[in-house]
Amino acid sequence: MNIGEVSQHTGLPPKTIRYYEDIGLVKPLRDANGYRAFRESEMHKLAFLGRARTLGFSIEDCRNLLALWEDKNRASADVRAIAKEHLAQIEAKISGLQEMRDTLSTLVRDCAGDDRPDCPILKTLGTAAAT
Amino acid sequence: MNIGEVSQHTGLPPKTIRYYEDIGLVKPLRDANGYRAFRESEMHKLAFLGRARTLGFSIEDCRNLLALWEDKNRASADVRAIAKEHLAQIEAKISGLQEMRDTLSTLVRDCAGDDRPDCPILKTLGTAAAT
DNA sequence: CTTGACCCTCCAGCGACTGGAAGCCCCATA
DNA sequence: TATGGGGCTTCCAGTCGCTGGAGGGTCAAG
Repeated sequence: MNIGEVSQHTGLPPKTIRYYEDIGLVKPLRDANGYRAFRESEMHKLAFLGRARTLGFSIEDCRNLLALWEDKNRASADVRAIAKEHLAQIEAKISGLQEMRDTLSTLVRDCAGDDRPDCPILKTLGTAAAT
Repeated sequence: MNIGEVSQHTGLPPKTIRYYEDIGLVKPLRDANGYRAFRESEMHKLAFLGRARTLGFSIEDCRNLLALWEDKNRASADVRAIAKEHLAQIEAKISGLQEMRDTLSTLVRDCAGDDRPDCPILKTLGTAAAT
């Protein structure tokens, strides 16, 4: 399978697939002409990576998850630990963003948004703690 | 005012302040010895930047907001437009993360997390669309 | 034989810093 | 006057996960 086909099946751009090879996540064979030749197993790995990435796992997490995936004797606890840690980070990120959103939406609501220069958004940024 | 003092007042690390000078957000004077000499106005700008950044505005947004802040004749509509756009992006980011969180927390919940290799997290990543 | 779609490598850049090296400068203390 | 410690300077490189582009080889169809 050439990179294009793999790209279509996995939804990952060719550039990304090449990058994943660069950093050692997949190791496709090569045809005589130098083209990458992906086996089924390679493609499944890439699909796995794609899904793990959509769930926001870092590349290093992905590398570990992939290793666990390949290891038929792994303990599910190991996987769960990674996922839990990641979940906690996502939750932290969400609440940070929610704080931003709350402050911002108050400011946007209170701003007339007309031709006059008076603006609570700038006023807040200029003087108060924007929390 | 030296960079250290400004750093203390604004909460921004010296490195960041130097970086902001590099990209033209502030233009401190220089003492004879080469040290940066910040005026009050510079420090206020930096404080403004710090607050705008905590609200998640990009550097380019900050540059624009700063210009509007300095322009006493600006229309509040211009500021509001930037903030609204940013707010929309934050909301998009939040809902993306919430989707991740929902999927992940289901998976984490369903995973025994013991010594056995059976793991719904890996099962999902390996086969299904992780949505 | 040419066209156009593929594929290859290598280098650079994104955003917003951050770390570290190498080297001044300034002040206090011995 | 020497020394030590902190603060300041510049410059370069690295972070993360790609992405764009240049410059070129390969392949199948018409």
